[in-house]
Amino acid sequence: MSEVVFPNLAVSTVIFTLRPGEDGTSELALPLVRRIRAPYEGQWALPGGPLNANEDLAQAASRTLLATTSLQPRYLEQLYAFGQLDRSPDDRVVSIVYWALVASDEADRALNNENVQWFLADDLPELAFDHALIVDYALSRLRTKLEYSQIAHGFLGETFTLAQLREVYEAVLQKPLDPGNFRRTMESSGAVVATGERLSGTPHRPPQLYKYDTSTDLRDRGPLSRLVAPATISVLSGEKI
Amino acid sequence: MSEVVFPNLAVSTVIFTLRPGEDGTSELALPLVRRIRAPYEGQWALPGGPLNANEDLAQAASRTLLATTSLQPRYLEQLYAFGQLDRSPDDRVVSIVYWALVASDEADRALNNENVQWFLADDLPELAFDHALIVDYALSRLRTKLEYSQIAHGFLGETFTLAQLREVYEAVLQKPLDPGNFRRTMESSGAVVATGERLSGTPHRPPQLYKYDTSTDLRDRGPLSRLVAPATISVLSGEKI
DNA sequence: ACGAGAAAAAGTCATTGAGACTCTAAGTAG
DNA sequence: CTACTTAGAGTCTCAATGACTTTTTCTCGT
Repeated sequence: MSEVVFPNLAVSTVIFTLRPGEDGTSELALPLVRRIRAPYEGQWALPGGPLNANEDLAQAASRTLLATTSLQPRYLEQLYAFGQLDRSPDDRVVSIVYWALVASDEADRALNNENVQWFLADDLPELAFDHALIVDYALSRLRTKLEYSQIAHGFLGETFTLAQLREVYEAVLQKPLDPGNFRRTMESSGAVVATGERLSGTPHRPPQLYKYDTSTDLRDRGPLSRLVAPATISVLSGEKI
Repeated sequence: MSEVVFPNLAVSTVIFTLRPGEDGTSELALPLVRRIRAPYEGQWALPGGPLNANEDLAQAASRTLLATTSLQPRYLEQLYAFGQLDRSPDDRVVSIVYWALVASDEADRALNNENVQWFLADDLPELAFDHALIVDYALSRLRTKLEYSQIAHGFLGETFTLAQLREVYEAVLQKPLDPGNFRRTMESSGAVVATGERLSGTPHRPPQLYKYDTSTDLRDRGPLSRLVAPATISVLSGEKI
């Protein structure tokens, strides 16, 4: 079954991670790949590729992501299907776009070669096709979803301090958060659990290490998951699915 | 360009409207079409069809909707792209699914013939393919979105009373809402505007007629709209995009 | 014509959660 | 041992919500 089952159908992914910024804090960043063929040859674009017959949509997103950037996301969720007539100058292409989170310490594993590079979210180059539009939309989804769900640890490792978690929120939402209020909200939401251990090697009081409550699983299982349990957790403000 | 550009790609729509229920109040209902060919011949399914080369995704949803049910939705939004390998017993099919709202007084225009019929949301027949899953997901999206946006008037006509609007919310959310609190929330949100006129022919005090604030436009323009203005309005609880 | 009924519309009160802020404790570096 | 830094707990205010009560305004039946 190697024939083309889905011509003109592509699967792309918007990847987010955190990179050390100029002022010491973390900043939201995206890996992009340089196009090696027309149209838009040489310009930066989202990683992606065609859908194979033997894989579902999320698998296609993961596969093309790994193939082009050697990244393995900690979170993957479908964003939107783009099908405007004029998206591509030549063919008519429908793109089913996913967005993904990559742990910041995993980010370095991506070969930063000539054709794969990181860009800060507020300093992106000119993108091929309608990818700038797609990135903007993914960004708004990320910001919105960060406030009412617990995807933030998709940027972090297994364990983390509340300061690290807060840094994720601050980088994504681009505004400072009160440490005290942040602690109160996170702890009362039950999303995070203290491990009992502490981070060592700090020049001050060692902070508590936290991990996410394993009963509420990360990973987007698509529409199916929502049927079981909404798993709604109020974080930072309000509550919404 | 009449050749098949998108084989194995379908666009379907979950339609919602309100129908008079048994207890006098309105109930959420969905029109379904009976399949006339294998697989699942004779079973009820969502209206839909293939994507043509000269139309974008939303147009395809509208077109297939009109063709099969003669309904014209007041609201249309993309739901999700379904691409599981085993969705269809024979072919591999990817479905880009939309969901739509139809005004209740327009609902009767749909020919309730042998092959198009309305079903109450909590009394659906067995559906073809994975359409039951899709409907469940659309339902949860509708309920969620109703609380933080102003899509409710997609069920109503140009003008309406607050009681009618509340009935929409009660039917969708399936819980009674306090009339006083509902009024306060709706009016302070700025989503609705009093027309100055009153509904006539009521056996009691004639209620004020409202319309939606035209400055906040209905209609889902996809990701593009969100870039301009979030148009977030707090309705019923919290605020979120 | 008048009173009953019903719903619109306005008002009251308690609770909750977010945001801004202060204060104490615990560790490290010099 | 002292100064400094951050973790972490506590306090106060305000706005929004939910539950409830009261008043107003209309129609219909007697």
